[in-house]
Amino acid sequence: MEFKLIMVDRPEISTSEWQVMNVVWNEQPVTASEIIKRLAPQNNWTPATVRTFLHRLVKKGALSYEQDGNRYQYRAAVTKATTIKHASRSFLSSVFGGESAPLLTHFVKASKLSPEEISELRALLEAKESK
Amino acid sequence: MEFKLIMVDRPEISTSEWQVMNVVWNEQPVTASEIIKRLAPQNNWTPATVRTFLHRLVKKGALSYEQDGNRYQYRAAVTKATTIKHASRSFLSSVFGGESAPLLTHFVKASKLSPEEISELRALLEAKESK
DNA sequence: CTCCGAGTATTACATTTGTAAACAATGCGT
DNA sequence: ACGCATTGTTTACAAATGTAATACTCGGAG
Repeated sequence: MEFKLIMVDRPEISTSEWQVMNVVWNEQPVTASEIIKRLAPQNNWTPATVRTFLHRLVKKGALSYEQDGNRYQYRAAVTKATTIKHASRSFLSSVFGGESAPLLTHFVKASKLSPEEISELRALLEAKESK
Repeated sequence: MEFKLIMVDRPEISTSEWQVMNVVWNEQPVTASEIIKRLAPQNNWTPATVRTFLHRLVKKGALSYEQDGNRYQYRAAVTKATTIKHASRSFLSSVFGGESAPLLTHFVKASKLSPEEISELRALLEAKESK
């Protein structure tokens, strides 16, 4: 018998699901109705729709939960950092052909940034340069 | 009779389709077989698969073509700039909750940049700051 | 003028996503 | 103890996406 260690890259998280994940990362542990309260109105989602997303996220291994009475307390099962890393990599690769500099240029040009944010970014770049 | 001017936002371009678009933007006007030559090998796509993408992109209004003998010469029907703008906006919004600064921070940290690229970005930020 | 091959168009089918209703389980108030 | 309101589970269905085979068409070689 032979075993292999393979890297199964988790299924992608869709844009709707990202909204759910963002709420969970901010407020975990959190119940379904809490999430519904946060997201349903601005998206015109029925509660059932949000619950579908929760279900799918659990199936994808992005969320976990623990029972608490008759309800669930949801928690993220993946960190925001690694999830962002994956999504960013794939966005960078498909939209900008993997070239970071054009991406950064684009977003610098397209974003309005506070003076503080600007100097923070400049500092970051400076650090990178001298390293 | 009443008419309305509405803004139909073009259907999203999928990640596979982005690859096709990138080739077209670089080499337009370009034939299907040229695109196939560029993309099929590294993606393990059959020619038929690439042609499906071409078809869908035409239907989505992202590509146009003109007949040339028995083949088509494809051209982009949307500019790279506006397409990137849309994709970037939606990525920013779903993954980073619309906050540009964290996005920029993330990509600055995650990217390796040449010294030239770094100083160019710093210059861009500087300009933004003083404006 | 006919046939072939390259090219395009149509059809296929599984999976994912958006969107939600229907169904089932269960804890709480009376 | 019981029924209902709340929460979770299952099922539904259309559109988009990944992936490709098949069918059709037409221009150029013979």
